[in-house]
Amino acid sequence: MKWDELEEEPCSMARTIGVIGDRWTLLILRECFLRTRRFEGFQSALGITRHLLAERLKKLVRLGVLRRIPYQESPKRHEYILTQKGLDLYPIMMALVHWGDTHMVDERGRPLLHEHRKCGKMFDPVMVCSECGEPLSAKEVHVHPGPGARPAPERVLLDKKAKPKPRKKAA
Amino acid sequence: MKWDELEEEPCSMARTIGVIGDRWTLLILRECFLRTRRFEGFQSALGITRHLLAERLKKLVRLGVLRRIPYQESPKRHEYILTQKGLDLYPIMMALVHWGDTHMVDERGRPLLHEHRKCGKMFDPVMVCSECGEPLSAKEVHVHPGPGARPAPERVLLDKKAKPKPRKKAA
DNA sequence: ATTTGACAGTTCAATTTTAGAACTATAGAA
DNA sequence: TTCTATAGTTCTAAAATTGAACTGTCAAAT
Repeated sequence: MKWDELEEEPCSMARTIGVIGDRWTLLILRECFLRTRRFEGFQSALGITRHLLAERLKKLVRLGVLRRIPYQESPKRHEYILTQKGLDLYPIMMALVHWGDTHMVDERGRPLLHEHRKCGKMFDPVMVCSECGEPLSAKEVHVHPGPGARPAPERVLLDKKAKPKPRKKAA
Repeated sequence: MKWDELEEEPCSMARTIGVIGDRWTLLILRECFLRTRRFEGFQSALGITRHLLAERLKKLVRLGVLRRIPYQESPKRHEYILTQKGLDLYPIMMALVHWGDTHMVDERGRPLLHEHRKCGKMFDPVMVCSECGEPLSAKEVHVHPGPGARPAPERVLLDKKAKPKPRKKAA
């Protein structure tokens, strides 16, 4: 399977993973949400190799998640800021953090707390139904093929349709 | 940076990424949520190599995200099912799908629709504040160091503390 | 005038991961 | 007895990542 085919799969999750599903991209985006904007900032915060960082930033710009804007002339310098498309990744970030807070903390407790400016309290993110407002859990959700579905209703990802494997036995 | 150090970083997101942040794991988990339970099922649905699949499943079991339970004796066979820890990944999955639905759909529209059994409607997932119930956005959230914070308040990930680089110029 | 440092990359060899394919093992069915 | 299904394991080639140095621009310091 080629990794870049993923973005064309008839599955929104596969497509999203095609954008952010590698070892470094999510970490880079985490930095973005923590207000890091510049190459050196990402590099020293993450310890990522400069080579990969340059590549990932380029990809995120190409995909419209980050915008590269000049912040000084002379030695032309740019910084990377989240587009709206990028900002919309926030629920993913919060969901990742929350799972880590719930299942991966050590005896010291949470590394970070989140305060909701509107209500002034420390909070946890909760995922609810847009229609009734109730919290969601996997078992209460039923999946239907949508207009963009392709293969069988259930098999909505990378159908490899197991070719009639020849099963060659040593003569 | 070693990839397996990630799980010990004082950052819940880094730790979560250490578990699910590689190219295949999220896809495998997606299959789990779509009720795939067996080795061959994962393999043919995803097209992942058997080698990697075995490795990833082993890792997910070791980390407590999946449980490996026998479903037949004779040729002993096992299947993989989500633990509660695994089921708790659901908000992450939904957030990924929703972002894809919002930003990566083609002209055909969404591949999948989600129905909330409780209210019977097709829905989108919305992330809200656990305290006031309002939808969350990045700019309304303020981050504070928690009890498990380690380095400077801001720098809560992979501090590489940029060693005083020698900058050797060719003689 | 020259050197040094900050910044944003690029280049390249060495290492690590992943892909692709075949092979092993067990037991029921043909 | 051979074939098939299932769940892996093993091996080599190809691709991605690491680590380290190198390039280029300009400002400030010496």
